[in-house]
Amino acid sequence: MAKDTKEKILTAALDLFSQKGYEGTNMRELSASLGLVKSGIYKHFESKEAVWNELLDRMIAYYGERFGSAERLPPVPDSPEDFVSMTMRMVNLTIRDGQIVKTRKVLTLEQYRDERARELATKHFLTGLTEMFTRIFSGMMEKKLIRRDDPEMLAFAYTAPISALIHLCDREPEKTEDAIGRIEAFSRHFIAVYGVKQ
Amino acid sequence: MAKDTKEKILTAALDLFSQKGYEGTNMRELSASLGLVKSGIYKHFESKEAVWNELLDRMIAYYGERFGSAERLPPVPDSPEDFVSMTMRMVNLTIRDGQIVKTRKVLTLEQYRDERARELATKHFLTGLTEMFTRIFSGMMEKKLIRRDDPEMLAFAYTAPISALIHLCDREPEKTEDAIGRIEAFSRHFIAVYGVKQ
DNA sequence: TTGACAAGTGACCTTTCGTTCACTATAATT
DNA sequence: AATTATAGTGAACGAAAGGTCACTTGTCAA
Repeated sequence: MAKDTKEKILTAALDLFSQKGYEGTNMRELSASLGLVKSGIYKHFESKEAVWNELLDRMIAYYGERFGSAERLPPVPDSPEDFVSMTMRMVNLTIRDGQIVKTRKVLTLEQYRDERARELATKHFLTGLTEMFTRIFSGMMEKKLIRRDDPEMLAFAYTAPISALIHLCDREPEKTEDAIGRIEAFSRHFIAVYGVKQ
Repeated sequence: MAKDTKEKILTAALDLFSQKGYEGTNMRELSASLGLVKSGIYKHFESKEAVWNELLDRMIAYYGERFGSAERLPPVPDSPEDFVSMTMRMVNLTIRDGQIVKTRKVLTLEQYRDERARELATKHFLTGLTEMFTRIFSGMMEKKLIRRDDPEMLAFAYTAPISALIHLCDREPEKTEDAIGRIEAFSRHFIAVYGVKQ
């Protein structure tokens, strides 16, 4: 029961912090959301800040495991249609996966207050996606699916608009379906512009 | 002195809220930053929330005046070089103007808590820029500076990456010079890709 | 000069915050 | 069976929060 409760606290903390921010969340609701009494948390964590720090540790570790390693790269697509559908699979995952959504939100809220959150935010929102697609575009250039160009520039030009619409979904979930449609339209536009006419 | 103090409170509130968020700011530091004692604020505002609401009113009104009207549109550029330099003027303004930076930051921090902040955030971060550049690209298509295409798609593809780098500057100001260089490089890339070869 | 009113002060109020502590219940170890 | 460590309880704490109020100060119209 011990380890279990600690995990539950972290899960509940991610949930609350991502909605109301670190400062806006108090230990009473955090414990209450687990059916615990507030002092119970202090059997597992030294302080509120310790909860936050361990949560951040987990987020950083999770990001490293999931997106940080080159082996985790999706395969280079073989066709424009393949490229679009790979994009949409990734987008759907990142928009529908509650934990990832909450992670983005909490990083958004705490990025100016906590330096580690700031760093992870930049990875999540900008550099991580760009690096990933730099490799993908390099591969696609070798396969002559897209014209030769600076793959990093293309990756940035491709991922930033998608990232903007993902943020829109985080902020206004009722616009999710519309945003997904716009991402697909953008993806097709992009491959039409940069794709090599066979 | 009366109106003056009220304005000063709002200025200080924007400053603090944009750094530490609404919940993270307290009335004591807000008043102290003005050389006032905390109860003094209550001569000008009913409550902390009233300060927040009036600040948001101002931000919404300011946005409407400054970016909301069609007359405020920058002129359609006459050349690729003109297009890049117009972009850079706008970018420099929005990155260096303290009030605009603070506005973006506070909207970032409060977007999940306050519905009006959420709406204004979407305008600031996404739709406002897109609408503006949709008109600019329409004009540039008529002038045959860029190829005929969906101007809204182009506007989105152009502004979202720039917006992403502006956010990066808000989050990590030490990267500002680098980000500005990348924006200019992206702008040149974009006009090279979509521009009509004369 | 005086009266009136807005602006600013400082003590104080209530509530809520994070945290502590003596305690009980439980389950594993000796 | 006795012991011991662990998880959870509930009352209490001091600090800090937002807010109130009687009061003083300063300005300006009458």
